[in-house]
Amino acid sequence: MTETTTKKRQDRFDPTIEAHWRDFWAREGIFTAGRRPGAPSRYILEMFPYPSGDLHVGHLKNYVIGDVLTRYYAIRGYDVLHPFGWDAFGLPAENAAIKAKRHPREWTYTNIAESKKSLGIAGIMYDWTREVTTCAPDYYRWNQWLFQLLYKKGLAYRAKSLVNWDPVDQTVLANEQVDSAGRSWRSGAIVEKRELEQWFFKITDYAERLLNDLDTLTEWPERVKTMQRNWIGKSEGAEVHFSTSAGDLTVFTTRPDTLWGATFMVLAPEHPLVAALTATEHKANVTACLAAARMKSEIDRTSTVKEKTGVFIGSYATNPVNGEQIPIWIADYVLMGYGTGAIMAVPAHDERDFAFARQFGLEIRVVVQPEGAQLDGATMIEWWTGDGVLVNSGPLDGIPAGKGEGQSVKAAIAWLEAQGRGKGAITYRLHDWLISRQRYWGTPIPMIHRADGTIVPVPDDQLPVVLPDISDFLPRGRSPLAAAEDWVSVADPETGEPARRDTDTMDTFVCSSWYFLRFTDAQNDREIFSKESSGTWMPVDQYIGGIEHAILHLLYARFITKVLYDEGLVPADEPFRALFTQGMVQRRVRIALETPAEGIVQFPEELRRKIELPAEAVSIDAARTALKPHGYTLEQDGATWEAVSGPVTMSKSAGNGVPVGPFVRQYGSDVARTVVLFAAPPENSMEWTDEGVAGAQRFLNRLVALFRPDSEAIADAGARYAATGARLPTDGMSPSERNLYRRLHVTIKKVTQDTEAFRFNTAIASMMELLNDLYRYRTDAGLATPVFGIVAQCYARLLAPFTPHLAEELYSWFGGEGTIYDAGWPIWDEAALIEDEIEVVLQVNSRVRGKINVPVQANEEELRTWALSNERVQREIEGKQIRRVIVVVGKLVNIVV
RNA sequence: GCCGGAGUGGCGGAAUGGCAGACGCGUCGGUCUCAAAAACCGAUGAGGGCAACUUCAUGUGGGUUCGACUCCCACCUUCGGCACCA
Repeated sequence: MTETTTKKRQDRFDPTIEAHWRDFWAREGIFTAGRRPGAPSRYILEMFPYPSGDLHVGHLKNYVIGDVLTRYYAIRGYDVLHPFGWDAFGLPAENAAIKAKRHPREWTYTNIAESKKSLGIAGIMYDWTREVTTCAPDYYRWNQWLFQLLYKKGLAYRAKSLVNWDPVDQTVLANEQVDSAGRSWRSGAIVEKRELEQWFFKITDYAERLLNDLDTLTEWPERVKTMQRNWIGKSEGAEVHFSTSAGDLTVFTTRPDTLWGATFMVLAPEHPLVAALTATEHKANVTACLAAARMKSEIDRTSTVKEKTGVFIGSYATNPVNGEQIPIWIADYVLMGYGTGAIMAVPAHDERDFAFARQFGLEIRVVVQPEGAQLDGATMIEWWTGDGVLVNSGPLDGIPAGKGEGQSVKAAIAWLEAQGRGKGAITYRLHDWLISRQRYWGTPIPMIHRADGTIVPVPDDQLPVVLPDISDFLPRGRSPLAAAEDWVSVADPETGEPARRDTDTMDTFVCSSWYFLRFTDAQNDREIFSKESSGTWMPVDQYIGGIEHAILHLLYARFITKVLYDEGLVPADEPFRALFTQGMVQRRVRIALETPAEGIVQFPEELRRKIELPAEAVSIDAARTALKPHGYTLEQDGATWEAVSGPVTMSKSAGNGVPVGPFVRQYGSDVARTVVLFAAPPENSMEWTDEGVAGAQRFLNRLVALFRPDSEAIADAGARYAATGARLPTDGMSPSERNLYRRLHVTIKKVTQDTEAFRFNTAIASMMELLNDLYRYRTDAGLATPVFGIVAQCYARLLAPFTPHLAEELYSWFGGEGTIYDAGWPIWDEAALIEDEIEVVLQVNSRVRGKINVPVQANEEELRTWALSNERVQREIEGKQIRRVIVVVGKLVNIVV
């Protein structure tokens, strides 16, 4: 190697240093929890992934954020728990394995090994002694234990009901896993409704607590809390019983006070009393309507919002308040899944009932009259809502409408309760959690079906029920486990008679609803985790993940934590004290176009498939026009033309992922981390670009180029740093030294505060500013000085959360021993932030008309005098009358004329 | 339709009542080089002026204030969530 290349290498950030430090951290156990017994603790956790194999830099963002916090708290002297695991069971893993034509187990473990390697070379440090893998028997054994705990507590039950069936994935799904368009969250297929007997977790028992405790989660994004509130969907009102020929018909209403205005009733088509209440002469109509409703998908049922369909079924119900006979209809705007599946219709005071009544010519009776107006149903054009007083309502006449004390709703409930025709009631939109899955790759449900039809738990000493290793695991509408006859046949644990195992597996979200608890005691083979361990670490201090889990995972995890809290196993009844939802990493997709001739391009097959484009070769202009509506632009790169998309989320399917391995080898993980952290605030999505990479690289190169040549001199300052922290006596410093010293403390403060507030982009920006100052200072001062030495020592420490490899490298150059994470975080000195002289802005009529430098202690009177005697200001105010002078000490003087 | 967030240079973004555009990218000019790259130095919101300087400018319109990106009201756009929930 020649001298020049050696020198060049020295002056640049060298990614080959990284491996050494990663080995060092792992060997020394720097990020193993419990390293600092007695120190304050922090539990930092990123949502664990399902093992997809090769990681790209987009996956990294989530982990980098957790790693930054882990290292920040480590260097501050905390005992940090930062564990990792694999959400290895479930549909995503199983479907991918099927597609790859491999056994899910083999596929999963291969991917885990690959992903783990990527995380390793990215320098994300975890306490791997606590790694959990949900598809391992030593994990799902406790998943089965948890199921049985819920069963014992009456929170797991088996019931026959109308459930969501995914025809593509061939399994049932929980409500949370079906989107508003009626599609599976995973397969995207329109779900069908099937009547099946399935296992449920009784999450509705916890609805009130899940709702109320959201208020205690002050460090959760408001957005996520709102989504959970909407999902739980609490409504307060009353149940009212109407009598019919087939017995009592109960409805739920939030407005029992409008009962006197109920002029008909509507049942959901699936309502159990429909058959009994259908009069013979209406049977044909009703059957047709039911058939039509069943044919409609969820989308159809919700897309025709305004247009109501329904039929009269030939029966009447008695309105309990006045004995009136009101007709009973069925219509699919009434949903079986909410309330009681039946409503009393009050067309004058409900928009939907109004539309229905207008369509079918039913009576509209006004029972709430606004002051000064005369509403009547016949002429009411717009459905009306608002305040008023009750009319035509017997004992409630004259009472003001409203939910408060002394208002109509409370009065109506009191009346119903006194008459025995109803009571106050609360309804939630949240339903019990359907956890059975007719799929292979999951935790077997640890229950046994006895010959007499009863169901008993597998005795604890027979857990785990190990997932059998079968080769024919493809989904086929019932669990593939049912075909494993040897496994299914089992002796009744009490009588020894032949019995059969439950052949369904559990929803993978059960696995992920408590993994953060297992991390506190991952190797415990006697219990799910010890009380002491969960007591040490829970709740998770900072949870980091994507917004896509706002309802699913986060709601389930809160539920299970509350159940375990009630059991006395966990000290906290909320699992995640603070939640951070990070934005996506995006990148443009670049597709090279074929150029059969000069000025002519042809779209390649992959692009034509994605968007409708002509197959034949076209001119550059025509290509540009064709691409534009699809969000692509045409760019020239040398001789080749490329179609370039807008930024889209990095993914395997979009083909725009930057693989971690090759990138880190070429540039270093510190560069990747800087790109991700600096480009945008972490909650925003960010675009990964070559220019961004170059910028990050430039920053690290400049650091190395500045510090490396002076590292010996800086090392001398190390002893001083150790003795005094970041502080130096400022007496005798030159102005430029004093200024640099002040800038150091400004930076320490900013980086500290920004890091704690997740403003990593501005933290890094302030370090860049300090670096620019250092370059300027070096030009001024020429050589290494005690101030420069202290700044460099602190700088290495400030880098430790963000670019850890370089930070350790600098630390060792600067004479540091052991790890920088034991070296302490710099503490800023408020006194050092104060400038001797500050610039004060002079304004005339709020417009900047000059600036003066004044001593920082200058008082109001002095500032006023200086401002008014300023030449520039005098010119401006000449001949004008001064009306007012506003002086803001340390900032500005504004003269109003 | 309802609820919530956001709107700032060519771009990502800073600034939460006091000099709008920190930091970075890009672009332009320069130094070095046979040349290029890299690196370094300088410029860079728009308009006007030879210049000192000046006008306009944070989605739109209004308001509060000596002073508004920042606070208040209305609207527009956009992103996200919910959506026949009785």
